Amino acid sequence: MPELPEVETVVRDLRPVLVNRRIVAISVGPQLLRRPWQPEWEAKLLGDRVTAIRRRAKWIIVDLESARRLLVHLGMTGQLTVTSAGCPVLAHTHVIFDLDGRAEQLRFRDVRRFGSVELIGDETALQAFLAERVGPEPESLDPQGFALAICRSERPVKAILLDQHVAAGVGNIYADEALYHAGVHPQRRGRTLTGEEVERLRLAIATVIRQAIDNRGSTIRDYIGGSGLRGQFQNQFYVYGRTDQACRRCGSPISSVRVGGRASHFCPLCQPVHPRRKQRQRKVPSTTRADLCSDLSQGSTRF
DNA sequence: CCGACGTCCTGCTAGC
DNA sequence: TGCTAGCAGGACGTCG
Repeated sequence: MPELPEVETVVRDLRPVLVNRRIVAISVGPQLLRRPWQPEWEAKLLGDRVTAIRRRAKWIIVDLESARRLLVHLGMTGQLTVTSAGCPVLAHTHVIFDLDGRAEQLRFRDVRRFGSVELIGDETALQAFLAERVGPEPESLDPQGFALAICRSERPVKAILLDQHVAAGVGNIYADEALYHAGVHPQRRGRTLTGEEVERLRLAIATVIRQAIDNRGSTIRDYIGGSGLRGQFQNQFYVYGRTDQACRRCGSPISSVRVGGRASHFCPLCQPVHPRRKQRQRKVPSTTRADLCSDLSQGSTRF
């Protein structure tokens, strides 16, 4: 399941083999993707040349010479690869772009079809599209803004982390891992976190994401990079998918619960529901609470 | 406005 | 052995 690190890996893999290539033919399968392919896109794309490829949150942006942008989301099981045209086309391959020069194709494959491939008119339209869907990147979270998003919310902190407006690109795996390293239980309500915990969480998110990128992301089932390679970060999970296995720090068995409809993995000892000194949670106006949260102290994460 | 929950989709697996 | 129910979850719509 591609989250930010996996998408970043795909983009890095594709950059050397996709930039400067021209689209010379397109074929689209009959099955509908989340955002259905519009027939008029084909004529617009033919002959266009890729000038750059980049990432924003979990979205892949392919910049074209025409100023149009090809926008790709991998959903759960999406794969975007540059493949030799001679390679057999695997089942669930929905879009194939023939590239000029060497006989290669950019292929979009997605078993569960939660992903999408679409054409956006220009950079302005792209930015408008993204602005209403994603907030700041995890590596550049503003401490104040992040603290406010957490401390003003009544939701479980795990659900807040999955909100793309709060920390764009974080998904179920890295939310669980970050909460573990910050020592925060996934079911804690946002407004019950101390300023120190919020800051630990912010740092943990950035660190987990960075380490996952360094390891080419995590391959659980379907994920592969742009060159077909698997990720390696799954070997370094502390909690995700480790239910009943021993916590790497304290040895107690990892638990799992459902939070906001998603499986959440945590260590009951390292991430207590009620942290050591269970401080009184008085109902206070949100502005006052926000002031408390903005009083941040530097906390250490557990790496 | 906010939060909770249902929906989409397919393949794999646990359990009877 | 064969069948089925349940699970995986990112984004988005709907409902209270």
